[in-house]
Amino acid sequence: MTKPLPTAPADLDHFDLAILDILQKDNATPQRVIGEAVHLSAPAVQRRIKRMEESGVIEANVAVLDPARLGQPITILVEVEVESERIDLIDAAKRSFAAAPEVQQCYYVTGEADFMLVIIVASMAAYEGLTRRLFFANHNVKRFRTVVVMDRVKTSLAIPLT
Amino acid sequence: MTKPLPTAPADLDHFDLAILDILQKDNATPQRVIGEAVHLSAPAVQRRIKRMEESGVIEANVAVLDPARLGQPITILVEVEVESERIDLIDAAKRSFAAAPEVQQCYYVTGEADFMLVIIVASMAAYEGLTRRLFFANHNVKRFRTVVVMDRVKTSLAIPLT
DNA sequence: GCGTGCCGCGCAAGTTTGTTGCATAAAGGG
DNA sequence: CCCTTTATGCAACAAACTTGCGCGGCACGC
Repeated sequence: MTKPLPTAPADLDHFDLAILDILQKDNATPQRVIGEAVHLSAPAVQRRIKRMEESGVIEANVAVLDPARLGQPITILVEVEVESERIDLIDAAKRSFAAAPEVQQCYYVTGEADFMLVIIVASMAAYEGLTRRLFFANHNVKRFRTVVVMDRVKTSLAIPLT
Repeated sequence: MTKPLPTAPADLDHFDLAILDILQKDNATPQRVIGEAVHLSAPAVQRRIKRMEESGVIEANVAVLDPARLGQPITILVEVEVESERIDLIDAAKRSFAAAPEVQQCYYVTGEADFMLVIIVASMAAYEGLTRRLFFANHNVKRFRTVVVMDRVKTSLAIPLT
């Protein structure tokens, strides 16, 4: 009984939480520095990080880039409503949205709309092309509402670790 | 004239783009491995990464965590409409939303609503408390619509680097 | 057309960081 | 009460990052 299911909440103590809070702000922080911050030796920190990576608590280690500097200055939010809620059609839509690199995020939601997308594009022309491929080509898309982002006030994947 | 404004698009060649594409998937990739992938030596890769970090093309290096494993299994999207569009009140709202750790993302948008928020909470009770602090306590918030996420189909900050 | 200066490269050495073996101490179960 | 398990720190080791240096390509100007 010592092995909980992979989806079950892992048993993390306050050391782990402190380490995670540092890593989700800056994962280039040396283990020695983390160790000093949480009052643990560097090897102890290293072993905890490795365990959390293997258990999936840490999903990935990534660099966050500035879209404007990379010629993709436009962020767009899209609410998508589907025709049929048949599960296979919903799953197909999920796969379709997830596979598009311009779709940064995709949420399947309750309420009037069925999906909420966050999209990054270089131009409105590029977005128009994307709507053809993603929405007009999918006969199960009944309606979609486009909202243009004026200011990316806050964009992170950080989780509140109280 | 060699120093463009910080917001101006940096001059990135295909080496830089290839490096960034690797880093935004896994920034723990050794520079030696990156070098082999892009046909460059490790020091060359290192100097390019450093330059892109200093210029701000790389905004941050972070670990992505699994919210469910951390006792925060609920993702909520909120559309917020404000009473007055006075710029000082809008800015105050931006600061207020950005300061809340439960608010993972905040976009200032066109259209009916004024803000779109992505929120991570442990429970609906916690969300109820957050609405009090964030929306009901702010007299400029006219209306907010809560949408509950059933499936986080795709959640990343990756930018399409074609 | 030919020098000259500027960049960015690769190589190699030096430095920091990450990793592993080992002995010890605290915690839980038989 | 002892034994197993688990996590720790220290020290040695391995790997990665970082820097100095000389070389070659490219653009500019003569």
